[in-house]
This record gives sequence, C-alpha cells and structure tokens, in this order.
Amino acid sequence: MSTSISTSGADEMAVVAPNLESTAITQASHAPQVEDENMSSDDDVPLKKKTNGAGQKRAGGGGSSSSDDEKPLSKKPRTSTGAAAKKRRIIASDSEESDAGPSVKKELAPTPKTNGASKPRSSNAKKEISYSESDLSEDERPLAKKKATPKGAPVTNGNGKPKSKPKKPVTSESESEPSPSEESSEDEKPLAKKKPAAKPRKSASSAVATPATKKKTTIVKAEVDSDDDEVPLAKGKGAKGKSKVEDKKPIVKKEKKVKEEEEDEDKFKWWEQQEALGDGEVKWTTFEHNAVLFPPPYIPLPKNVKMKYDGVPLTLPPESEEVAGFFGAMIETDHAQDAKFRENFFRDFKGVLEKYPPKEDVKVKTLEKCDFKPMFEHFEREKEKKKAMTKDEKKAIKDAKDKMEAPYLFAMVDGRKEKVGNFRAEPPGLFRGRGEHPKKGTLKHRLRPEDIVLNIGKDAPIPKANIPGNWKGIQHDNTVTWLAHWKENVNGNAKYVFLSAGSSWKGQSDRAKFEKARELIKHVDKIRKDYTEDLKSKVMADRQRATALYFIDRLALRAGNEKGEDEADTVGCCSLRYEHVTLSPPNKVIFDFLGKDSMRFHQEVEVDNQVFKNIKLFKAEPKKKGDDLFDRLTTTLLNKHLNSMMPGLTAKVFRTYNASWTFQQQLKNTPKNGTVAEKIAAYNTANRDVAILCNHQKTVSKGFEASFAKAEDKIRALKYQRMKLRLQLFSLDPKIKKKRPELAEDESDLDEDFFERHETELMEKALDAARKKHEKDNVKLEEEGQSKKGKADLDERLKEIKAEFKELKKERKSKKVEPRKGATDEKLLEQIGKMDERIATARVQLEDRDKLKDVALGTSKINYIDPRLTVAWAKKYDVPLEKLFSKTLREKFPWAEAEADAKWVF
DNA sequence: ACTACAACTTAGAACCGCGGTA
DNA sequence: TACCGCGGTTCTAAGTTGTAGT
Repeated sequence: MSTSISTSGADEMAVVAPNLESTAITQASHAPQVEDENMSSDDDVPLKKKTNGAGQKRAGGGGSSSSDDEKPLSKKPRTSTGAAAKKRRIIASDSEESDAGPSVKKELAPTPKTNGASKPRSSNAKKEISYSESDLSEDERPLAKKKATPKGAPVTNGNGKPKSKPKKPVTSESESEPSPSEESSEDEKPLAKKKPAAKPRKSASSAVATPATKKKTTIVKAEVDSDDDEVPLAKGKGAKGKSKVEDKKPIVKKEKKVKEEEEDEDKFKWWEQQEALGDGEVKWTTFEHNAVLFPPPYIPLPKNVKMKYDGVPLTLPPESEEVAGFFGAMIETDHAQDAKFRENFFRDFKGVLEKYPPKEDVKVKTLEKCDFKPMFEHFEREKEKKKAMTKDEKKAIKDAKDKMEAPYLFAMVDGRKEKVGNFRAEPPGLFRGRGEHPKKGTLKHRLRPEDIVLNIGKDAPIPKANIPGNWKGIQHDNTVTWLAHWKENVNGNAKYVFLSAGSSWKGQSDRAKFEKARELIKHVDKIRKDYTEDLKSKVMADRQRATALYFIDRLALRAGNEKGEDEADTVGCCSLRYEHVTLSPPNKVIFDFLGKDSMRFHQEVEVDNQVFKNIKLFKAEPKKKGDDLFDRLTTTLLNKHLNSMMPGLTAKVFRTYNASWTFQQQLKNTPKNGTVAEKIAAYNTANRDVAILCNHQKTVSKGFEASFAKAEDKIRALKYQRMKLRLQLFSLDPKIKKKRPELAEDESDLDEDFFERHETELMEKALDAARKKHEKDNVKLEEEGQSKKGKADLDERLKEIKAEFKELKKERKSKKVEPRKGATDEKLLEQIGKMDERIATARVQLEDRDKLKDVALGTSKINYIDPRLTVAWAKKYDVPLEKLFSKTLREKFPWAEAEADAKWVF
C-alpha cells in the first residue's frame, strides 16, 4: 500500500484518499468542542418537527425482499431461478491494493440490515427538520440564507459572460429570422481562428440583441423539403462544397504522397490552435448534415408464423404483430420474466390490439395465455439463416447498408468534415429501463419526421428524410452542437443526435474537462481543509455540505440529484437517505444503496470521527427510513459552494480528478524492466483500481462460473502432472526427499474426487482417440486395398488402455511411479520447475480473471482517466499505444497523442 | 426559491466480428 | 467447422449541470 508516500510535499493532501484511517486518528485528537459533547449525549436528537409526507411508499417496491443482504439488490431482483441468481454481483472481497485511491476497504462481511432496495421514499421535496439549538446555533432556517458571496451578481458562466439564451419552444411557427449577419460575415474563417477579442463582443451583442432578434435561434416550420435538398452535404458555401465523402482534396499546401497521410492532414487539429475554441457561446457558423436515418418500415412475418392465444393462432395486422414480435424476440431474456416489464408491455400491447385486433374473434385478456414461441423460433431461424449466408451474400448486404448510411456519416462544420455519432433514429421497441424502473416494458413508438427537430446552418440545404413526412421543425441555433432532437414517448425525455466522440466539439470539451480536473489539483488542499473545518460547523447546512463533500472526495460518489417518482429509485451523495447509511461504531460507516443504473454501492468505510458524529446527528430523531440524510443540501447548493472555491468546479470534477490522480499514482508500480506483457498488466491493474474507485461494474457473464471451474481443473491437471513427475523422481532417487523436503509436499487442491474425475476423463480421451485411430487406419487400409482390422482388434487396444489407467491409479495410490525411460534426476527436476512456472502463471491469470469478472474497465478509460496519462506512460515504458487504446479510443483522443510526451504529468 | 427544460456526459447491456480451438 | 470466449462497437438509458420561467 501507500505507494503514495513518495513525492512532493503537496502529498499529504494531494494524494487521493489519504488513508482514511490515518485521517481519522489525527482528527480524533483535537477539538472536542462543546457541541461535540452534546452530540454524543442527547442532542443527536434534533427537535422533532414537521415530518410531512414522509412515509410515503413507492409503489412497485419490488423489493419484496429486503430480506437478505447477501442479495445483490441491484440487478434483476427477479424471483426467477438460476439465471437471475447467476447474474448476481459480488462485492469485491478485498481491495488488496489498499492504496488504491480513496482507500476504502471493501467490505468482507455481510452487513446490517439496511438494504438499498428498501423503498420508502419520501416526497421529492427536501423536508426540513429542525435541529436542536444546543447543537447548532443559528440555522433554524434551512437552505435559505448565508452564502454571502455572489449575491447581487448577475448570473454568469464563469467567464463573466452573461449566459442567457431564452429558447423558443419548438413551435411550428413560421420564422421571422433576422440577422446573425455580422457573424456570418466576419466569419469566413473557421471558428478556430477567431481572436479572443471577438468572442466577448459577439456574445455580448447577441445577448443584447434579445427579443427582437431572438438570438441565433430560429425555428421554422418544416414545410420545406421542397427545395434543393437533393444535394445533401455538398453545396452551400461554395468552396467547402467540394469535400464530398469520396472526393479527395485538391487544395492544401504540398502534395502528399500516401493517401492515408492525406486524410490525416485533412483532419482538423483543433488542439494546435492558439486559443481555446470550446468555451465560446458560438459553436459554429456553417453547419450542414443529413439529419437522421429512419429504420426501414415493418415487414410482416410470413403467414405461417403466428403467436397463439390460448392455443389459437392469431392473425395479427402488422401494427400489432410488430409489437408482439418485440416481446416474442425477448421471451428468453430476463426482461420477459420481470413482472413490471410484463405488466407494462401487456398494457400497451392490449392498447395496440384494441386498434388492430386479430382477424380471429379472440379477445386477448392475459399475457400468460399468449404464446410467442412460434415468433421466437422464427426469429431464431432467421438468425441462423443469416449466419449461414456465404461471405459474398453477407458482403452484398453490408455494402447496401453502407451505401444507405453513407450520407449520414458526416456533417460539415465550418467547412470541415466531422463524423456524426448516433445518426440513426431509435427504432421502436420495448423500453429497457434499468433496475426497478416503473416504466420498463413500455412500448417505445416508431419515430417519424414529424417528431424530429433539426438544428442546422441557415444556408444549409434542408435534408430530406428517408421516409415520407416533414420535419417537426428546423432551427439554426449556433450555440448548441446537436443535429437533431426529439422527445421520446416513454418518459418524455429528450434525445439528441450529436457528433461522434472523435469530433472536434467533443474532443475540445473532453480536454477542457480534464484541464478543469487538473486545475482542481491546485485548489484541493484548501478545499479539503475547508470542508474538514466545516464538518464541525454550527450551521447545519454547512455541516451537511462538508460531510457530503467528504464523501464525494473520498469515495467518488456522484452528486445525486433528486429523482422523480416515475424513475428507478436510485441515489447519489446528496440524495442519500436514512436507510442507505448505517453506523458501525466506533468509526465505520456502511453504505448500501443503488446508484446510477441501479448499480449497487456497498462499502464499509472508516471515517473521521467527526464524520461519524455528523452522520449520527443527521440520522437522529425524528428522522427515519425514507428521509433524506442531507436534508439541508441539494446538488445546486453544493455546486454553488464549489464554484465559489474554484471557478467552474462542480461535484463531478472530483470524480475525474480522483480517477486520473489515482491512475497516475498506481502507474508508478509499473515494473521498469518487465516485459511488455507485465507492463500492460500493471497498466490494467491501475485501470482496475480506478474502475473500483468509481464503482464501475458489469454483470458477471453467464458462462463465467463454469469456465472458471474449468480453468481451475486445468490447473489441477497441471498439478497432477507435477505430482507424477515428483513420484518418478522419488522412485529414481529416494534420498532427494531429504535434500529437498519441499518436493515431498503434496500438491494442494487435489483430492480423491478430482483424481477420479481427472483420470476418468483422461481415459475417456485416450479411448476416444484409439477409436478414431482405428477408424482412420481402416480407411487407409481400405484405400490401399488391404483388409481392415476387425473389432476385436480395437477392443484389444481399448482393453490395454483401460489397463494402463488402472495401473496409473495404482501407482498414484501407492505413490510409486515407475520412472519413464530416459528419466534422470536433472531432467525431472527441470520438468518440475517448468511445471511450477506454468502453474503459477495459470494461477495468476485465473485470479486476475476473477477479480475482473464484475469490474468494467472501459468506462473509466473512456471518461475518467486523462488519456494523456496513457500516452505518456506508453512512451515512457515503450509500449505501443494500440495495445492500450482501441481504434475508437485513438480516434477519440488524438489531442492527447499529440500533446503528451513521456514526462507529461496530470 | 422552485420547477422544468435543455444540453451534454457517463453508463452498462446488447450485439458483432474475430481469432483461437476442440 | 462450428463453437466460443472475448474485446470492441453500438445502442440508448441515466446521470449532471446550468438556465429560464414563474
């Protein structure tokens, strides 16, 4: 542990996760203040006061069971049998590298009764609860007062620029559209070049231009689609028109040799520009794209494929058949077993059937009587067919698809070609909400152009949809980066089409994110000092905020906004409730709750004494299950405070900062002289530590258990071989037992049960091989015109084999193994040594696999770890970058590759 | 202040294709 | 020669943050 002690003086604070234990100790020593005393006494009990509608239960509750803690409340609490059980997540049993970051011991032991799944959730509003005066002086008033800071100041966005942008709701209004004129004029130059001076001026003017000009957003009715939309990306803005997908660029300075190089130079290297580009209001001046690609219309199933109801095949109109098919395709998944999912699906299915009933006069009343198997089997057959297609057929299909998609792949931004991300309109289907989402199973409607609003350059041609219909609206807002947007029917959430992760827009903001996290390094000492102080604040709101911040910093919790009743009940720091945190004296806190995506966060953590006391206080009477732990705190308040400590600082920055910092620290364990594989292993270990810190999980794949067991047996098989070698050695040279007593020890892990199994297996294999050989020989003999060997011959051979194995078994039992011919002490010893090595590496691999089975490395690599750390590390240790970053990742982080050398530090 | 909305980042599951292999 | 495990990619759900409207 503590790789961290090293380095600078900044250490103590800067190092992430200064071990909580030590902190606790130091803290404990000083400052017992009046209120502390009080606290331990009565006073943990704030005055009882209003309680409001606290107890209110959430409906579905599903929790059924808070019953046993062993249960992964997270995923599919489904009652169902094996399948669900197998998927269960396992809490890491130890953290070994204790040092990893905000060190927290993963808990080993089961825990108290709290259960993240327990439902009672009070109403959304923060309830206010009063705390006793003895404890906290002022502050009867909850969230209101204090915060002397930016009182009168206008709302700014950190740059001091007013950030206003009254947005017009998307109406079908016709437009009025005045003039972003000045912009377009002065703007021939790509955004990049702008002098900084230009920025303020612009945004100022646009902000001022207010109502009349209604900024740069205009929304027009979609009736367009008439004019020149044949020409997609091309035209508009003369010059730029030419870079069509396929054509090569003529211009540019010198002629390049290789094509690839050409493309390369073609890419916009925004990071080489002098000024920051991303932080302006205006994101583009010209913007062309082809909007979204709608999925093909529904194709009815063959006539002979029908779902059955109560045994009767139903002839469904395409509209209802499609919906039946959505479910039919899923009947073997966990979703289809889920009560809520079924309920919601069936409600919507019935609705559709109402409008599009089956030909037969059958009333569909219960889902139980629906038999989708014929549909399911049909889909399976189709899949098979697809798989069985020849290469050429597959290729033909792929080519057709590529051609269809080609126009959507890229957008033109200020004359540059940029890759579009999710250009496909989401197809209809059943909503797959995570965890106990109350809406899961709900039918997601098919999108039409009428649902979709486009954001596109003023002079750009309006793209034509690939299915009939007119866009819901067109706007030209150059302060945002989305291409298209719609509202999804299930939850009413907005969906957007953006450029891809490799685009300059995304790249710039990504880089800015990491730069902000690095900026935090400079402030974190002070921030930690402050919140440590505030843990003792007399102002309840401050004390809660400090405590929350402590968790966000040390445990990398998310901010935790309030959520609605019609979403899964998950929480983050600020929304933690009474039941999510349990105290375990003297100074441990046990967290057990469902976080984003309903992933369980279950950790036992040692905390500062003051934090312990605070939690006790926050949980004191009259608070109860369902109440907010931090009843005086919201994410807004927290972020406001953070922003006052460092411009632009918000809760999520801590996650980025802690993740990257931890990674950097852990990378110091890289073996300087190791092989590439060893170095990569060290890299992955560091990555894993970060993933654990951030609680990034994945479901254990269903085959895992089996394949793990198999791998264990393989190791045992190696040990078995080793044993045989040893015994040979002893027969050859009995004295060696004395000289090398360690060799006399039996292999671990091998029991009678295994021997039986293994030997039988080996024998079966040998027998099989003999039979095959027999057949093969006969074929050969026949070809050569000779007479075949008879069955007796084979039987004879089989008998021999069986006898051999009997002998083997006897040898094993008697522990006397006849040395094979040519065996010598030296050779055997060498073989044993080799075997030891193989066993050891296999063991290590297996353990690694076990540790990673429920940890997802990708998310932290993609979102939290500054890519420049990877680039620098690769350079420093001479490991090819492509071993660390996949193609897409490299496309996402070109700026890191360009920027970081071997010495770069976070 | 509080809610609703808008825009963007973060997230695990599902899907897909590839190379090893029984 | 199909199977299978796995990493990479795609998909879209679920967060955070900031602003606007009331």
